[in-house]
Amino acid sequence: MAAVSSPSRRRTEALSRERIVDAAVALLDDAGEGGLTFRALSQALATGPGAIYHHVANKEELLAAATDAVVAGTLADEPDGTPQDKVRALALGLFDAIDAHPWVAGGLTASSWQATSPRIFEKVGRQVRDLGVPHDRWFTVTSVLVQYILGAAAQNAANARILGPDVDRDEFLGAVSTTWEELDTDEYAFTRTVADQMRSHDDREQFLEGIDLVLAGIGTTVRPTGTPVMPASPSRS
Amino acid sequence: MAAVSSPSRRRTEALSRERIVDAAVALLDDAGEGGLTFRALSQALATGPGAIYHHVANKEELLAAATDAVVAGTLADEPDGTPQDKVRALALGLFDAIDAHPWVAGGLTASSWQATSPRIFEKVGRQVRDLGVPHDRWFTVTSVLVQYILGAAAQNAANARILGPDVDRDEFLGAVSTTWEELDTDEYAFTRTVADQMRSHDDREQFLEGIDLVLAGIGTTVRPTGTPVMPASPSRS
DNA sequence: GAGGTTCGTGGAACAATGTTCCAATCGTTG
DNA sequence: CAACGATTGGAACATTGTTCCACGAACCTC
Repeated sequence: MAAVSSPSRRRTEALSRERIVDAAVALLDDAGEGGLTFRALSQALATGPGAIYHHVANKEELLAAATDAVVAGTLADEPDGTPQDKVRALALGLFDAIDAHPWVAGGLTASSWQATSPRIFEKVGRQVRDLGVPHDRWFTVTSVLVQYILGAAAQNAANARILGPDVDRDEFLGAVSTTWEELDTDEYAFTRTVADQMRSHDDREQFLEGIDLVLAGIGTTVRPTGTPVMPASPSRS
Repeated sequence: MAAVSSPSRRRTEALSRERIVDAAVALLDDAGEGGLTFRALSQALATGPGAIYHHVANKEELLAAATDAVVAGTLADEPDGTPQDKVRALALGLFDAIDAHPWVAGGLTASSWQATSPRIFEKVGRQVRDLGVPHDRWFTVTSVLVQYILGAAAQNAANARILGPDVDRDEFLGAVSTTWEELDTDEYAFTRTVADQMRSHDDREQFLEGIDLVLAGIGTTVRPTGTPVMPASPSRS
């Protein structure tokens, strides 16, 4: 069905799923997550809302497709180096992509478990395999890495969304830091002592340190020779 | 303002912010994230939508308040044991709460960075401090732990939402596993080999293994004596 | 090439949502 | 007891996702 014939066009410029998804990404990028409406999309494509529904089932599927487009683009280039380096490059690529397109975080949570997540899982999993992790722990370790990557990126995106493109980052961090310093002395004893660290922290750097922390944890389950051992964490019931 | 006098009631049962939030939680619990509408809430409270707006600014604030109510309840009881044990108990409590109320994941991402997140941050941070992590790394390490906990819980909740209350979990996992086994041999070589592990995995168990992995990573930055060292991860540029 | 058929189109219409507005009403205060 | 302010709750509004359907262009058959 819908066999694409020669370079013939229908009336305007041939409405296609790809063109719709591209327009959706553009709309999401400069109007935020709430900026994607079927009416705005219709106008951008010079058509009516009804036409779009012939190519996309509903808004959820559209958001998933837009999310997948961005993630697939990020995952396209192959990093090189040690497995650890590849994990860092992979993770940072996703982090930066979600930072640039904050709506991707919501799109990943919403659905897209169908196509997008397996893509990420595969890329990360191969590095876990090459790390020398024992086979029976591949699924768990890969899942943990993916969960941290997407979780940290999503929370960073949530902060970025509060910030908006117009608010000054340093100013915002300073305000939050000040708020923390004024919290209750007893109830928030710990938070108060790290208020200054929060003021001067760098999000990407912190994210990478988290990746290194997880990699270090994985390292404790693998002997230098590659012989696997159980995690070195303290007693568990 | 709004001084609560003696046990007098207005016309019905005295509409209060607390009563509204409680009703919102109940509504979210048995109708899902989309079940919270001001009309359904009005009906549940036997009032009109306008009345609610006198106690709550908008839907976003309402969702944040509902989220905070659930999280605060979870964080109420103090665990005991080693710092590691406390982190596990804390994390598992949050994981279970988000699993029971999947809409909390969305609520945490949306806003509530105001009150809820600092609460979690403080609780986790105290354990990081007791773990012997050097002071200048408290903020980063705590952030990473919180990011993993909330990220993993959120993704688990997303899966649970697809599942719904009526779909059989084993059946669903089996279906996904079969889908993975039928993926492209080259493009998804890794994912195919762990399809059977995904079929038989336990979400809570996997989450705890993730916590242990991060804790093990943290352990590499702290000597047994408590003397801090840098992470044991391989070279970084 | 002409006719019929199919499919994409796009605008109107529908139900439901968050939010605002305001008159009626209650509890409290002078 | 009267006046006032806070609370109430229902109607109204703008906007959303989605459905429906008449129109018309492209394709296939003869």
